[in-house]
Amino acid sequence: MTRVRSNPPGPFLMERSQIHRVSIADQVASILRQRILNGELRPGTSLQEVPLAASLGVSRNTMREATRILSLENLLKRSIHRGVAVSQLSLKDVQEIYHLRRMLEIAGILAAKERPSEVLSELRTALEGYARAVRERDWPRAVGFDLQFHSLLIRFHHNRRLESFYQRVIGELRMGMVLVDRGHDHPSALIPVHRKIYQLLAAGNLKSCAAVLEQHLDDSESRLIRVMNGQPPKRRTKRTV
Amino acid sequence: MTRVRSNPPGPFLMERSQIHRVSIADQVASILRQRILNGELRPGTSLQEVPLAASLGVSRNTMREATRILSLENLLKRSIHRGVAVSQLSLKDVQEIYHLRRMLEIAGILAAKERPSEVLSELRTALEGYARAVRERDWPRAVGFDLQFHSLLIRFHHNRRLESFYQRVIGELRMGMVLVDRGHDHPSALIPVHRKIYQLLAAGNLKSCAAVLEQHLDDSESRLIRVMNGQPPKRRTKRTV
DNA sequence: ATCGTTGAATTGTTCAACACTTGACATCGT
DNA sequence: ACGATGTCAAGTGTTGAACAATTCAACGAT
Repeated sequence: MTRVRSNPPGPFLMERSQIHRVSIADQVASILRQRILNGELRPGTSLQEVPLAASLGVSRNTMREATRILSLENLLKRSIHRGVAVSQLSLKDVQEIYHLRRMLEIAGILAAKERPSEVLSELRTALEGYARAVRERDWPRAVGFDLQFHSLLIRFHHNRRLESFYQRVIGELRMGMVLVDRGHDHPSALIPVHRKIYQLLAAGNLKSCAAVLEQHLDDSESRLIRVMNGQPPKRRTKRTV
Repeated sequence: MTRVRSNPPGPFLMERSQIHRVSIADQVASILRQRILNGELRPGTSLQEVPLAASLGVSRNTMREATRILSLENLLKRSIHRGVAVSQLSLKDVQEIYHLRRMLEIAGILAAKERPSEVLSELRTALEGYARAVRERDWPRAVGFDLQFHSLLIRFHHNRRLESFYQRVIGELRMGMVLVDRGHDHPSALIPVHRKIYQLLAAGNLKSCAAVLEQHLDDSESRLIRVMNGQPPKRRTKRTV
């Protein structure tokens, strides 16, 4: 739907200029990233270059570039002469990541002296997306929206480097969260908490908002760690793998 | 500064093992990184794959992997079908980086409830290294020690991801700092400030230390920005490029 | 059972080729 | 002169095949 006006030297060069203009290696990296973040490729899975490259119809060299990209994002782990495998989050990793979440998200809230309507709108979108995904039992998508909501809080720092770093870190966490048992515990319990955070934020009640957020992060961390330790919070003791 | 994973065992592996245990692409990336951070490759310089690969005795594919690594570190900028060039820091970049420095270094100080002697020792090493480099008029090395001192403050967060992120960010800044006019202004003026920061830190006087550090960062930023704006702080008006 | 040895499989690296894009130069029409 | 268009060399993006180096497991000798 290119809306072309009667404008002379215009904006319609942009379209392809940024979309079709990514190298195949980047595209392959995006595809693999998506598969990891959606839980289709589980941590520990080892990837072999030749079959993987063939399955995507690219050359081995291109596939190597793609895996190089993802290994620099910590989504893949490369052991020399032993191949690449999907990274596995350790308990220490999770604690480290939650340390960062507390530090950066809370500081983000407290720095939100002004709250652009655009960000608030994206927060609402993530809120609704999460609710819908939970309703539809789409766990990977729900996790995506959950973490998307939190990632948006980093926007208030107005720092692109920090945003991109945080995006990568949240990606690591997402990789670990999508594969906890989908019925781990009430995913819908998050909805009112997130809504509360949004309301306090939108109202400019930053201190209270930060307090609620901190509690929420603590809960989230201990819940995840409990699951990773092998004991599902409350429900069944289903064994995967 | 390539961090090597577990390095407990061998002493005499250095020669081959340390070097050979890393892919050639990584080695090439390290070499180029070093050249950029030392100012041998100035921002804006465009790099051509074939001659560069030939000059280092590696294949074009390997060189591409190396430039891919560095472009993900923001040291090189890749424009599709136009080649790679050494990145150029804008004023906005500098402000963004100093925003991060204030946020992370100060928080690091304030988190230093315990101060392992190992870190203190490394801080002293950086301190002395800086003084020696200034004495020897080795500006790139001085910048390296200066920023090394500050990077060490991030250790107190005890967060590997944060450390590695900060290392990259500081790398970007270093790239920009090494090529300011070497006689920009009294590089030796930093010595007492750094020493003061070290002393307050070692004494556990964290609040005062953070205050001095904040002032130091403010000074450092405004000095760098003044230079980048074309007006050297005091001395000659030498024009580069 | 322990320790080398062998060998297949896989990754690391190189090389040469081709497709595609870019930027500069030449050409053309006006 | 001047701008639009065409041409072309240079450089990057990508491929496929080859070889070197390394791992890992099976095997066999002691």
